[in-house]
Amino acid sequence: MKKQVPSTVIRRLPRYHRYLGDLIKAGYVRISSRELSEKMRVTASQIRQDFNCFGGFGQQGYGYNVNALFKEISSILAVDMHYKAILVGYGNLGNAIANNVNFDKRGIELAGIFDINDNVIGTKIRDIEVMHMDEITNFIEINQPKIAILTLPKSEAKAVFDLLVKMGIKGFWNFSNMEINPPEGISIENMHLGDSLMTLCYKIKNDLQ
Amino acid sequence: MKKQVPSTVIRRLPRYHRYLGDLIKAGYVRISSRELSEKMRVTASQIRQDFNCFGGFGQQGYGYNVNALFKEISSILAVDMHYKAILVGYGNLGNAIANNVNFDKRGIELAGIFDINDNVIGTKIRDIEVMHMDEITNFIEINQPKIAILTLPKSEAKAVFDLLVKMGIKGFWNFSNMEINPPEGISIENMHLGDSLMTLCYKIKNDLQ
DNA sequence: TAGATTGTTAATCGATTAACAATC
DNA sequence: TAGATTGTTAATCGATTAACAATC
Repeated sequence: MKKQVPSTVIRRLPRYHRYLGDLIKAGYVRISSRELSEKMRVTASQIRQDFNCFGGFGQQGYGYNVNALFKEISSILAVDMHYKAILVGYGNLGNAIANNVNFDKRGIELAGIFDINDNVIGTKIRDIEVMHMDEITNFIEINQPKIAILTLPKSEAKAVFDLLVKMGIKGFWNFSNMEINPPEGISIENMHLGDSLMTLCYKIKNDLQ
Repeated sequence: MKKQVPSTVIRRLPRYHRYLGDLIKAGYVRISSRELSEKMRVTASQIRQDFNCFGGFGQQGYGYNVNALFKEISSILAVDMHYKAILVGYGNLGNAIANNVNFDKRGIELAGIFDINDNVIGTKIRDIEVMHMDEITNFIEINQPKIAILTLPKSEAKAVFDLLVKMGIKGFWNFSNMEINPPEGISIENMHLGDSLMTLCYKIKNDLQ
């Protein structure tokens, strides 16, 4: 059993993934840790340490093959797991997420959208019909999504969360302001937009970064 | 000149702010680091260390006065600076941000919204009229906003960013996928939604948190 | 072979936790 | 005064950087 990878490393992987994707588009075949470090403004040492958490992806005297490295990182980030996701709460935030996020690129299929508002039920977004919450348990049983995107008000979020955990959803991308203490076996990523905005204000005030 | 506060501490402040706001609503007058630590699931030691970066807010034998502490943290987070913000790019992401984020609570005034699409120009959102990008320099000169929220496509983001820096904007809340290497004196908070989603997928795959 | 660059160990740095004296 | 809890120092833990031997 190999040692657990620090979460600091994990949080950097998506950024590597983006940069490597861009390098492929730009026609790069190989890249050294030094060259990548200059582009990304991190140390070459950190890059090598990070990649070595997962085993050696490079070759002495050569560097890293961009394509191979991109595939390795994609695989670590579960792109090839092809998880299905559902989105719950089709307000303007849900709408923005459904429209803006490139799910494909991350190997994710947005499989269903749910709301309780009759005005939006039946509308189509990227070929996905918005369904009524009444249909959600049936939908989950049939389609077995792993991910739920929570873009509903805090007041309704907890009840929906509990239901979805019971139905077997494993990961939650939480845009509601609900604070969750994740149960065993459940993964959560909280997007507290306001927290980020406040951090920005602190930086401005203190003339940082 | 006091020692710079670690950014790990800063990133925790908005969460303290949220919890303290809730405690006030719940009628709490005082709270000890131990009690707060149980609610927030962090160590009491960390809480005391964090607060002491800014000077002693508590009292031995008593704990912390919730109201006073909330005000101190608000002030550290520049809530009383009353920064003005503009939002650039009124697509569905811009729309969602303008509608969902509680700017007031953070002492921020969303003062103007800009786009280039004639279909949305002139519409009103929370009493703010969407203006054409042609008016942005004039608007900035008159209103002197400090913050710009970038919710426009990557392809257009760089040019707008450069213009706004020139016009005196100090902080950018960046939802575009543009990578920015911040110039001297400019603060940036990047919201790479996709990065968070990929991190979630990693956690699910590895059964974490 | 010579040059380049990784993989990996060791050194440094920073952040978290523990402990306890100070003090309300 | 006794009890509680902070502020703060010291110990531990973890993450980053530096250095260099291994090797392509």
